[in-house]
Amino acid sequence: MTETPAPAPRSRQAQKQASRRALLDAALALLERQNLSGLGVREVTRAAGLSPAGFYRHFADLAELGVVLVQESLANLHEMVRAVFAGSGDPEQLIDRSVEVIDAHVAEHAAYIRFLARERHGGVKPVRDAVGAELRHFAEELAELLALRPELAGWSAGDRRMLAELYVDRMVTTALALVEADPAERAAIADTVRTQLRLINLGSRHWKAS
Amino acid sequence: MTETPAPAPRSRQAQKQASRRALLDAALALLERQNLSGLGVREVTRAAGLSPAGFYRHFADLAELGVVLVQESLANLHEMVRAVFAGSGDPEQLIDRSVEVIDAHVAEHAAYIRFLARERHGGVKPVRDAVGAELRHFAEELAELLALRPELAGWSAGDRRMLAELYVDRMVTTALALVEADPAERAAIADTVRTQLRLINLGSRHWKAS
DNA sequence: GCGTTCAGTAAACAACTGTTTGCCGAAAAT
DNA sequence: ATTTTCGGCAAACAGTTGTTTACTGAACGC
Repeated sequence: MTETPAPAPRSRQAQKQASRRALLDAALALLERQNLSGLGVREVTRAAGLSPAGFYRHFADLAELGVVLVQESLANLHEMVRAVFAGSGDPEQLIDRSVEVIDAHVAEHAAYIRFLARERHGGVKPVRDAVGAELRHFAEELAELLALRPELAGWSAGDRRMLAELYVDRMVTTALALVEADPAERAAIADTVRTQLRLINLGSRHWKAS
Repeated sequence: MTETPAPAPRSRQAQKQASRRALLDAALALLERQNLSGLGVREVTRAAGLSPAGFYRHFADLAELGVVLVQESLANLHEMVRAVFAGSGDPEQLIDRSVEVIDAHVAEHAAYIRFLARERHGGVKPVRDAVGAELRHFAEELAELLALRPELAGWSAGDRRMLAELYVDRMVTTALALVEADPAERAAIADTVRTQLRLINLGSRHWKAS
């Protein structure tokens, strides 16, 4: 008498996107314990509940799928950095907020972060290049935000870029360290990076002032 | 008439070590374009000129071979850092010498560096752990050397360790960037890292003095 | 209602994989 | 001189792999 739960009369594109998501999710899960260059098409389709041939309706390659995962991994980056810079301008608080955001993000999207760590220097060139391009882009964005800060007035674009790269790199390395550490170590890691960022900030305040 | 070049009446252990080296070298070469988790035993033995079964006379696993490669990759680290610290104590020159040494080392042992970059966060746990342990050890060594420097007198062990990690990390990241960059970019990368190290040094000079 | 589109399938392809087995032959040990 | 050791090999094992093929059937555009 109840309405049949229905075999879900999903529209075609909805169903297609569902399959695509299943492939991406299955791959991401498998990549927690494996490298992309060691992953197999059949392995992914098996985990996603598709037939092997079905894979090719969505991607030409596993590399292509990998590039999509890279974009998804870094999709929220812009919002995150802007949210950090939105609040109070005090460098101390800015540092604290940055580390908080990273810590939360790593906790919530561990699989994506691990994937990035694995493939940043991994064996699949298109994926490696995609990660590099996104991180370079991120450094640019940070450099622009740094240009707006009063305490860095008078810095050359090159020096701002240099500082931005230093910060980005510290953040990335920290995220990778956090994702591989067991929970007990995480607080100590966050503490260390806070101190390091403060030291860098201190250095930048005396830069060119010497 | 001439003495036959001889089928090389090598002693047994000499021959065994030659095969072992062939396996390691073949694997290292293959890993320039591939990840360890995507490498195959047969692939390695084929490139090394052995039969597949021959592999197991030397290693139980590809992971085992990987760990040996990690150790070889970082074997010269101690000599390198001590050589850098041996000369003049001026921080500026120390930075310049460090970057020079890294640059030369990367140029000469590109394959090993690439391997480390790939497997530092790669999918094979024993190898990943071996890299992590060696780098932690390296940070410890640097922290000890920093303790001897007059300008850091009065620093706590924790702070010295924090600074050492910051330096090590910057070095490692630079090495990985250099090995993937094309030759035209390398000078710019070296320049940037020199500036960043100077900024860190500046920060450490004002640390606790504020 | 009716032909078209197209995501998903099963089956087949040849080629590849890690690992074990028993054996060989030469170096080493006695 | 004879026995033992052992690095290397060929062969076989039971899988696995990526990719293409022709097909099905339901959602689509009209």
